[in-house]
Amino acid sequence: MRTEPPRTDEPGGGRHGTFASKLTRPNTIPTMQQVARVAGVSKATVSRVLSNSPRISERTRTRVLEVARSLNYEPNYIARSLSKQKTHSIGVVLEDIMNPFYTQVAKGIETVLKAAGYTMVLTSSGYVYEEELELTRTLLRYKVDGILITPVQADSLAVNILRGRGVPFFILNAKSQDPQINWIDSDNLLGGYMATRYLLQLGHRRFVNLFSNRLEGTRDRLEGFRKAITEKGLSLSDQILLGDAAFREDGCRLLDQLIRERGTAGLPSAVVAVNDTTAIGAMDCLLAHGIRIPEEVSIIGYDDIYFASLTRVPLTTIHQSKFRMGEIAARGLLEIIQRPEGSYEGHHFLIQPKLVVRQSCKEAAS
Amino acid sequence: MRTEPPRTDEPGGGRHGTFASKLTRPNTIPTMQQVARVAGVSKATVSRVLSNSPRISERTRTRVLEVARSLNYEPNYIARSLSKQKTHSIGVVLEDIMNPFYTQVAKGIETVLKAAGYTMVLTSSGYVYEEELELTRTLLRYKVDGILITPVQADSLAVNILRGRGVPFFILNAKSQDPQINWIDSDNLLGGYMATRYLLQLGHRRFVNLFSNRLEGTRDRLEGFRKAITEKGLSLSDQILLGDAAFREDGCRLLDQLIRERGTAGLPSAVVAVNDTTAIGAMDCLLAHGIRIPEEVSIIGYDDIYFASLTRVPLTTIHQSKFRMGEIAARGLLEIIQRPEGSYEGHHFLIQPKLVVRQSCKEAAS
DNA sequence: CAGAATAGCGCAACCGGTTGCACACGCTGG
DNA sequence: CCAGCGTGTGCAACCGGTTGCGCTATTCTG
Repeated sequence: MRTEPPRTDEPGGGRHGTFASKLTRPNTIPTMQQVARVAGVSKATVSRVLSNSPRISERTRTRVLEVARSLNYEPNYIARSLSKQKTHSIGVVLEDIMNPFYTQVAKGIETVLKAAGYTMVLTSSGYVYEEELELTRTLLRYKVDGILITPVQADSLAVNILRGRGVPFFILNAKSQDPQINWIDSDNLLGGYMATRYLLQLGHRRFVNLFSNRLEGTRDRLEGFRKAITEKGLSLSDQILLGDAAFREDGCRLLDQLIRERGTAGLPSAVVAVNDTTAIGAMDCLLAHGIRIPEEVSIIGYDDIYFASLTRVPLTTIHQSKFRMGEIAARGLLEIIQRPEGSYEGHHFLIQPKLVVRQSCKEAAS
Repeated sequence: MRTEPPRTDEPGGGRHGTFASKLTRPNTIPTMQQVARVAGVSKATVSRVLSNSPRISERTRTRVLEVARSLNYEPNYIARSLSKQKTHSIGVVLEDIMNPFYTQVAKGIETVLKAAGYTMVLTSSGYVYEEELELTRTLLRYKVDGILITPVQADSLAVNILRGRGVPFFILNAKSQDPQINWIDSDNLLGGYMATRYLLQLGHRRFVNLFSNRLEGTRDRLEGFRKAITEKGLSLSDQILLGDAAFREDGCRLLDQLIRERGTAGLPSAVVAVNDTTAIGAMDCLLAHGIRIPEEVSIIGYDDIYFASLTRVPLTTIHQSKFRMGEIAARGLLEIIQRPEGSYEGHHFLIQPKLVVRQSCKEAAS
């Protein structure tokens, strides 16, 4: 079983000579036991010295530290975690690590966690429900102290598991009905409404909506779209809803298909996209078909990702504070973890979206 | 100390009644010991059943599995890791999680690791040397089974630590002198050369080179630039080298400053950028100053990130296979880990870059 | 039907830390 | 001179798994 020679825990040698010479395997990092042996104290004392506990004489403290340094001692976080029943790590389950929106969120999270001395374990589900479930399960098996998750569906199974386990967690980019659950979300209903209203004000009456029903929050954006449309007295059945869209490829594919069916002449004058990456894909497709943006077709995105201002035609979109979203959630989670047995009131944040006008939308040709 | 009631490891109750009713704390996930008690076997047997070891009768196997399921048993990976002396996790240290180049690499890594049942612990150093060091140290304390790293500097301290510890690791996006060390890199010298030669062929003679000496690999790109320039018989001192560039903001700032100093008229006719994000920043700046691309100034990037084709002026750039790079490195690392005491030959991969012509470069006005 | 081989399971040590408690020692005060 | 106290350290249990080895009961061999 154990490949290493059995470690005799005898008090061992005298007090003189090189520290390192007293180790069985010099080039490996030593255990506390070995440090203790060399320093002539017990394992417990070494532990106390290294965790700065009081009641240690200055003499032994300096001696132990000296030995630990000279032997290149490094704490074993696995052992520490098992013993202390906490790992000082936070699991993060994002939907898509390739989407700049999420990496911005991740950056916000990372900033907070790093400052607090926590390690972030970042995973991404690729918008796949089963994957999300699997990932949270794995993170729990690794005993992370808390989880930040952007669920593919609200009140998803993953969230249920988390609630059942009593593990501290915080939902990003989605809401929950349960008031005990912490979440931070952008006001997607409002955002979807704002985007559509803006285009309505520009005189557009018929739209393509690239939506997704797989993605949480996305439904609300579509709802906002519906609200704006009906409020204006327009018929929903005149609008073209295309799904399921999440990636750049989707935007491209769906619009391509539409054009193939209806020809370029039959296109509505405006496209509302579920997020910037699909908007960018759609834009790419339109331009490839020789359709001018925004002269012939207007297009609006959602998220305001890093690259939205740099696209072929700078993208008009709905801005979300991604970095702040990550920050707030991470801070909230840490607060829950560190508060001993605090009140079980959930934190709820609804971030206001903001319209960012660039160059992809224009008045409808009358 | 322990807040929980001491667990008496007595054989405990009979064999009848609900399984769950036999637990002290029903809503928490049970330990093996508790499963064992309920199933009427020893901890060891449960362990063996769950790890599919042979020499277990079908009767006990099914019984244990049944109990484990009904109690919602979940393995504790921390305990398992401590005992087995491996965590089944791989640490990844990237330079910048916001850069699409690295997220693509990460995606490649993730794909391989997920398939192999390993968990990825993703961290990013933000191109900061000390941070990189700190992160690898932390990962080692968490006892990851191996590390994938894109070092800010080749043969950096982080790499030295890894070598010293004997932890399996693989360097991405950089080379190493030491033949024992595994690395995969793009042929940056060639890439830099290709980019410059392309512009030379288009008739350009004076360049701005947005370089970085902080970033590894980047030096080689600059070297390739130098090689192409001198090979053509041009003077290096006529070229404008601007550093230190890594982010989009850098490209913007550096060019802005140059224009302020020299005016738009004094600009060279072509810009060679260390990577796409700085190229995009530079492009943004030029366009903001009313300079037309590529009519007045040509610009070439490096990496061919996801968004390079979608920029205001689609970016001509040098393509690297990012996803494959991650895949190959991850596979290589796993091979090293799983090979018992294999040969200590290092793996070395040099990926060929590829010129991708889009629309940001044009013949020099003569 | 005796003796050997084998299948099936438990005991207990071990991984590398943390921590409650006991104990030894030196010092003070009555 | 001895009770009483505080300080500094060690002992050993514990966290939750894994696994070498040994023991018993069963099956096989001759």
